[in-house]
Amino acid sequence: MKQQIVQILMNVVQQLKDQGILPEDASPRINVENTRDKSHGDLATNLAMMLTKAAGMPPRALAEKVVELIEAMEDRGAVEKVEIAGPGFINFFVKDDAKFAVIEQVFAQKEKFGRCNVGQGRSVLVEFVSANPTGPLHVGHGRGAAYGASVASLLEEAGFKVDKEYYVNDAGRQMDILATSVWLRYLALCGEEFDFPSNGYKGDYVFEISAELKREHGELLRKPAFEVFTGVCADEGQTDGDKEKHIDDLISKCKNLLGAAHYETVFAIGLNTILEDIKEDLEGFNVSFENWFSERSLMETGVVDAAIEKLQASGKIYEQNGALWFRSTDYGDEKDRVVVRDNGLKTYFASDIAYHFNKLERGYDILIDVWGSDHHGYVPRVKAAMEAMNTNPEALEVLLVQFAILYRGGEKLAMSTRSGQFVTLRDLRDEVGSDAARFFYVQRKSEQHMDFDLDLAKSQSNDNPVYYIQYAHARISSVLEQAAEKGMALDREAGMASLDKLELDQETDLAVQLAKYPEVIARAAVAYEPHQIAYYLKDLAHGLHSYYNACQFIVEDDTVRNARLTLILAVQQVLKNGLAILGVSAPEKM
RNA sequence: GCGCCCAUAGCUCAACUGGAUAGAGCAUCGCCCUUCUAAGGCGAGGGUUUCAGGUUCGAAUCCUGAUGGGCGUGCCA
Repeated sequence: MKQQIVQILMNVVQQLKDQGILPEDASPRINVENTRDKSHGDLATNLAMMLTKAAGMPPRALAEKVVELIEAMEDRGAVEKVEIAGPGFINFFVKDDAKFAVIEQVFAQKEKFGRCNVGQGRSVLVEFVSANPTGPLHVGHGRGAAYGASVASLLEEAGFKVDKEYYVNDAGRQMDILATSVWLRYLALCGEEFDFPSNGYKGDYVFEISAELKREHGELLRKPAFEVFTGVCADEGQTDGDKEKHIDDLISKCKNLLGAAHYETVFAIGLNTILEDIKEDLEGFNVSFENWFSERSLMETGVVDAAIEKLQASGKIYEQNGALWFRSTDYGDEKDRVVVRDNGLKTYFASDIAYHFNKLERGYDILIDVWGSDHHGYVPRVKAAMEAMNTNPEALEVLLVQFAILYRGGEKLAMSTRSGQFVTLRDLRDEVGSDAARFFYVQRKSEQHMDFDLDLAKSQSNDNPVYYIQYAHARISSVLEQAAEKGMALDREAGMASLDKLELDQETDLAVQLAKYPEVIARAAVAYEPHQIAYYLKDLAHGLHSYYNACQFIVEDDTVRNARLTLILAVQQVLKNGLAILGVSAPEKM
């Protein structure tokens, strides 16, 4: 419908040029928008105001000329009436039967209604969550998970070919700290006595992994505590203590005393147990991934070395103080960055360069990374590396998600995986349910700081707008079911034939609302803003509830009844489609 | 210090990316269930869009500055 009006206006612009009112080289962007206020008609354009300079005419005078030309047209399609208003808006009133035409589209396309092709089949890799597998996901990760998954669905609806990926940081010091923590807890279970390192992982899940380790291997991996701790730097709080040095020494001891094979056993049980837990957790959150990409695999297959060589070939690598530096300042970064440390170890940044290069080599047109906003300083250097390797940095889109600031009873909550003080995503799901949590997270636009009051989320889960939307869906099911029970089951064909019986304001409102859905998808997708879907669905649900209260659907008159039931069935379809994008279920009963 | 992000009703957030009278939900106050699910509907009150300038037909939105908050500023991952 919007497209039709754009066509009409393009036609008008051409005529204005022909008449010499507009210069030949004028090529205005034709802007047709939905009106906010019904007295302004259904659609409006600001064309006259945009062209006021080019035409050298005041906006209202130009608008009158435009309206004149439109009214002179033979075929005005769905346009019933055109009006000029305000400073020079041209308002279009659309014929009712044209408004209800959308219902047929909904049934024709079913779950595909709303899809568009702005993506044109381009392939996208959406990487998100990617939390270190050193502990369970906490509620902070939940926002990234809900947002990333919804963005991915949204892009798919918009005609992109989408894969979702979780980058598993299974290499590096944090994982060694985890392995060492598991082993130390295991030693304690075996009866060894010592103080647990202040910098170790202290969560309960570490005990559980250690217990499993003991069940599987008995005392095979046991070493005396005095042997483990001799020669180890003192911990924080002790004289000359240094918690970083303390844990690093313990890692070395752990590796030496166990030997490579046994260390790998401990390492693997920690990694695998936690990764399995994360997978299961995300599944329960209705979030799935095509790939779980291992950082170690990058190292082992030499991709990191290859990437460093590629940078070297670009001449942007230099050596200083025994380390290899990447000259990212040449690409606008604040300072140069180390890729290989003086001790020969590659930095995390090095594997990240390799990882992004690898993503492009796999043939993706667009890379989307969903990161916590605390990593924003990281963006310029990754883009710099991509540019240095002759890949287009524009191909990478980093979406930053602001931290959820957690409160419990008005108190701000500090969270740290290391200390074991955090609320897990699983706890949240258990208490408020996956649907409510998914919706809650994605309701806010991602760059908004979000206050997350846990008590509120739990105690008032009934106030979560997700139920409002689901209720609308269930209500429709219920009405249709009762109509059938009364022997007045919906006859959709008859309904389609009698849509002219729909005369209430609520009915046209709903139809107009349905017609907006594909636009909302397209707009939300290119902006990476799933919250727009959430707001749209709230509006649509409101339209339905309002309609429900305004009249009876199951009435004696066949034509009216079938028309009304047909309309709400279409609404139900769109509610379902929208909820699916947000990863929320659409229940038949509540 | 420098860089990025944010600031809208009492609270939590929208505002179709520069459009018309800035909208929802909570919370407050009125109504509406012998009628298809009241997890609902209808209505009222509540605003100098943090502040000061600027850009233009037109600004919550863009620019400059100020104030307040978050984050970053490792040869950590």
